Amino acid sequence: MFARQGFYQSTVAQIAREAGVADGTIYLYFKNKDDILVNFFDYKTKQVFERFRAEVNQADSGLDKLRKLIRRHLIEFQRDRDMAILYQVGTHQIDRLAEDQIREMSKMYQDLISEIVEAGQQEGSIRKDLYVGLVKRFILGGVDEVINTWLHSEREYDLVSMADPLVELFVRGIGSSGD
Amino acid sequence: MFARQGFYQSTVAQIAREAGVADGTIYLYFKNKDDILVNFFDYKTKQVFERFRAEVNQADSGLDKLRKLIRRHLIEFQRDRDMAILYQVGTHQIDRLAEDQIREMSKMYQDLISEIVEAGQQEGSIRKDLYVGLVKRFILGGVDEVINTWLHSEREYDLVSMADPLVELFVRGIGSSGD
Amino acid sequence: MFARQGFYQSTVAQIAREAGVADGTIYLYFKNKDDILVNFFDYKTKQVFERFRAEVNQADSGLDKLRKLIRRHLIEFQRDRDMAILYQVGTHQIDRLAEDQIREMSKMYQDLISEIVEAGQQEGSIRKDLYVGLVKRFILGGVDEVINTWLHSEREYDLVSMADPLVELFVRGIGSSGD
Amino acid sequence: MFARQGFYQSTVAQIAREAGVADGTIYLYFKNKDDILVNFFDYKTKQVFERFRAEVNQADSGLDKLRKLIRRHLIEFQRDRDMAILYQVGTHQIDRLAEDQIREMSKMYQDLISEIVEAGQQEGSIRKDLYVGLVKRFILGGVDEVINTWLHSEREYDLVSMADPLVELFVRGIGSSGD
DNA sequence: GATGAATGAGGATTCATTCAT
DNA sequence: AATGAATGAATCCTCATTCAT
Repeated sequence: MFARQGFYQSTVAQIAREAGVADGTIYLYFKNKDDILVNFFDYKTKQVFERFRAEVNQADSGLDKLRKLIRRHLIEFQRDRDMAILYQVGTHQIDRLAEDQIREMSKMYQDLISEIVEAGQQEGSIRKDLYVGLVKRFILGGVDEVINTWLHSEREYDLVSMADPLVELFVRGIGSSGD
Repeated sequence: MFARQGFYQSTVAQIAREAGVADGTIYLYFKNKDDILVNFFDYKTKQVFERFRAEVNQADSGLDKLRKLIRRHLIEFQRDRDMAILYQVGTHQIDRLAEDQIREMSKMYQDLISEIVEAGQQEGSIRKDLYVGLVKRFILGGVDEVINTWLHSEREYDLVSMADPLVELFVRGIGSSGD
Repeated sequence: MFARQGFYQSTVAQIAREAGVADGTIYLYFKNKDDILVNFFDYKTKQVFERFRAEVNQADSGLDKLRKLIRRHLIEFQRDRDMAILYQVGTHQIDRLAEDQIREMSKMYQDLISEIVEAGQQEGSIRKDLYVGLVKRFILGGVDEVINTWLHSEREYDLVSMADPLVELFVRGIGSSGD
Repeated sequence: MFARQGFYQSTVAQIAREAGVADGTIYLYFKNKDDILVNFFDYKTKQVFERFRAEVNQADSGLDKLRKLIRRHLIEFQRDRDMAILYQVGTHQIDRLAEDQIREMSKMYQDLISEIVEAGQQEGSIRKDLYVGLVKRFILGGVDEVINTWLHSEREYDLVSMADPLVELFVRGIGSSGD
């Protein structure tokens, strides 16, 4: 409901109705309305991010890790469109209702990319002259924007098919070799 | 005020007070509260996007266009932090209050990148085997994420200094040449 | 309404209806529901207590002051039964909503009695071996109880007619002279 | 809990927790929330009032009865401060939740004083020209106010020590003998 | 054009009470 | 007898919007 209508457009009464319980029942499980969203990030989203980590751990090479991470990212977000929306909205707001949760998730994702870059650098597949802090934003930004476009698109299309071309862009850039 | 407190946390009364007029006066100039935000995008942000276009038009080569666009993007958003926030929030929401305006801005930005890619391809500095639709998201995403990180950072730092390293990443990617 | 139904039994909606305004209008004049009661004590009751002072100032002798004070007390509380109720309830509660106001009123009343006792002692009509702090409670208690009984009585009767007999009791006590 | 927080500020859930039982269990022993308070007056307070009667019965002379009653009153209320609060609040309210119980207690107390006055008058220690109905309020009021002041005092002090001076005031009044 | 007092619909939250277990 | 999860009516308060002045 938060995904469909936005947090402030969703009333507790609606949420209760959708959940098939009385208004007051909500407050047996959540401290207040904000807490519903906080809990979402705490459980649902965090759980997905743990799958990201598992995926990265399984892969061998740095580039393979990157490919698998992004692929998994798109798979999970495509599978749960509502989660994708809440993540998009939540991470790009100022008055973040789930500030702490989002901060933690962000840290986890960035750590993954740090590991990937390091692994790639050791095996020689990733350039050594990189400012890793910027690489994190470079990659997360690209993935986020691909998801954002998909979310706002009127046509239905396969998000996951964007994974390989996107990784290819991350790795090779847009410049022609002779640059 | 929308930038600082969020749209739903800002009351019309507050806006009126800040503007030094009476509550009712707001409604002489805006249809309703939403309309205030719509107008912001219509004028302030659109105007900035026109500067982007001017910048691109002045540059010669494709890569120079790209460098100048991104540099200008970061300059303007650093200069007007509130606008940066409203843009970030506005573009990553589902129930977009300024749907049409944002769509138009987005189109304008994407057209710029299309031109840049085309120019670069003609002059041989940009690869020809690119899916331009994805390149747009690739670039906009990177820039957006750099800005988003800056907005949420607790430290003050120079956003514009990110421009050149970022462009370098867009062009060369993270892969080592021998890949 | 607070007097008739009690504070917690009165809803803001009822108050607004009785006042002939919309619910929200209440909040243009009062910070919240509590504030309505606080304001009552601040203005209405305080004003009455100023009349008490005026009455005492006008009287000559100590006993005359006492008689006039008590008479005025009963007159005013009989005239405004609702005020009488709010005063009774307010002064005998623990979680006083108008704590500060009540404390101030109480102080004012006690000061009046201090003055009366002092005057009476100087002119020889009031005993000198008195613990004035206790005399205050002795007198205020008697008056309060007379009012309280009147408020809870089912019969209508003239409260003011209690003034002289009550003063007589305060002055002479119940003991027989030969005690 | 009612004494500490007030009736409307105390929730049934709190009461149940304090009592170490489940919420629903309360309703096996009390009809509803009001009934809890009613029962308090029915048992606890009524029992105290019976001690008052015992005390009066034991005393010989009228003045001794009066002294013993008031002394006992202050002793019991000092011993059980919470009861003192509930009595104060309960007797000075309009929407009395325990109307019947309070009325009965009040009657019992007034009967005691009637007896005392009668006894005193027969033995010659109490004036014969008294309106007994008023004497009841005169005495109850004084005692109540002494207790009320004690309840609201920030300093801790011995309430019982007020008994003798207060009785002395009731008997002799504040007037100087030569009046 | 400007004002700002008044409106009243709407929404989050509380809590006495019930009842299946 | 005891439980405590569920209920949903009730209530305070906010705030976008209107309109008489």
